[in-house]
Amino acid sequence: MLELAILGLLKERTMHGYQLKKRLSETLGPFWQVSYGSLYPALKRLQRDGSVEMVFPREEVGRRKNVYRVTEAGEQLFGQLVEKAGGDADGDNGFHVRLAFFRYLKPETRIGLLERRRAYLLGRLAEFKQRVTSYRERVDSYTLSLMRHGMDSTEHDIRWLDDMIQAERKATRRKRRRPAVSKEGATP
Amino acid sequence: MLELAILGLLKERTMHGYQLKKRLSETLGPFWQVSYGSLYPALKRLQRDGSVEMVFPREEVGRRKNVYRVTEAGEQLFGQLVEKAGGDADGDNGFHVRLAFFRYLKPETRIGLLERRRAYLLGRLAEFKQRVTSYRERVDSYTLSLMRHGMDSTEHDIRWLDDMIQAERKATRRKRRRPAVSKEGATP
DNA sequence: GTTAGCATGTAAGGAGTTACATGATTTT
DNA sequence: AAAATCATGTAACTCCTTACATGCTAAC
Repeated sequence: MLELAILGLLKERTMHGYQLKKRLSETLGPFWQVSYGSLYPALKRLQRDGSVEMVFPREEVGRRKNVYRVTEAGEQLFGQLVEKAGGDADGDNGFHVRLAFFRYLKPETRIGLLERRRAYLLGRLAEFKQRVTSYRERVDSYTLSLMRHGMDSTEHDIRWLDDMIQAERKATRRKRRRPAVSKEGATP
Repeated sequence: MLELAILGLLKERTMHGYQLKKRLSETLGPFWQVSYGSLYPALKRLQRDGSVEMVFPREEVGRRKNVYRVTEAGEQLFGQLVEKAGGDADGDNGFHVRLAFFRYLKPETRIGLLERRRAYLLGRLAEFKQRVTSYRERVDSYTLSLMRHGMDSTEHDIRWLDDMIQAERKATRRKRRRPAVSKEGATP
């Protein structure tokens, strides 16, 4: 998760650890906050595995900033991490993080992730519904309220996903209708 | 978190590990699933610390079920755990778990937790709003959509909390108006 | 008699956090 | 000169998961 986020952010531009944290807060702030205690080790790990490398120009003379860039291997790792799971697994947040880097993905990948997430939420919704109907009597009003609210929220999330899927499909079709712009007019 | 859940469930009735997991799935299923790999060690820990104890009657003769009950110390620990944090910390779920045991709490404690949660969500909402307004230009449409949706969801959550707070207040007032039922009629 | 579910546990590991330690640079 | 904030790192710990190991018991 963290590694995915780091790679995604470094695709935009080279950065050092401190900057990465700030950028991460800007982008996913309310959903996710990471500490330096996990960020710096993660960067080292990625560097050791050849997914990122330090930008050597050493910037200002007396530098002590470790500026990193994504390598070719890192790009590949990013691709793998973004596809792996996404529906759920990495607890709800995994999807948010992936969404924040959607612009780097192919439309098919995007739609795939959106639909995997949708399928997961449908399952969750069914669970909520089942509980609300079958435990209605045996459960106190607080738990019932929790279930109902969970149901509402999940339905809300699904509608949101539906909108995004539709928008994505529309965009894909638009592109397909005019594959190579210019060169022979469309209306003869 | 897990320990809070275990203690809360055992307050209802004595149970063994396997039953606890089933009951936990029934109650908080869509929000939270625990594995035996964390449940059994947690039970042992609670037992070692004197918060739960085994019910010795040994039930059926060839039993291999370890049935637990909450001790006095366990009740106290439950009280401490339920009050600690709750607004956030234990990531969103902490609140759900606490809510599932609301019936064991005093009305003031309930309202306190609801308001702490509300305050936390208001902060989160402000963060979302700030991002939506100030990064509108610098951020791609996916991230923007994520922020907007986060905003909507948080607002939805706050409305839900408001309803619960109101209901709780109403219930408290109802009780206060007739403190000791019977003994001297209300309308002379 | 064998599949499914009941029941308990351990060891290794993942993904982070908190607290600590250190020092440079910028702002007030 | 002090305070803020930039910048990097480590060690210990939390809290959970996965995978493995084991054996009983009920139903088909």
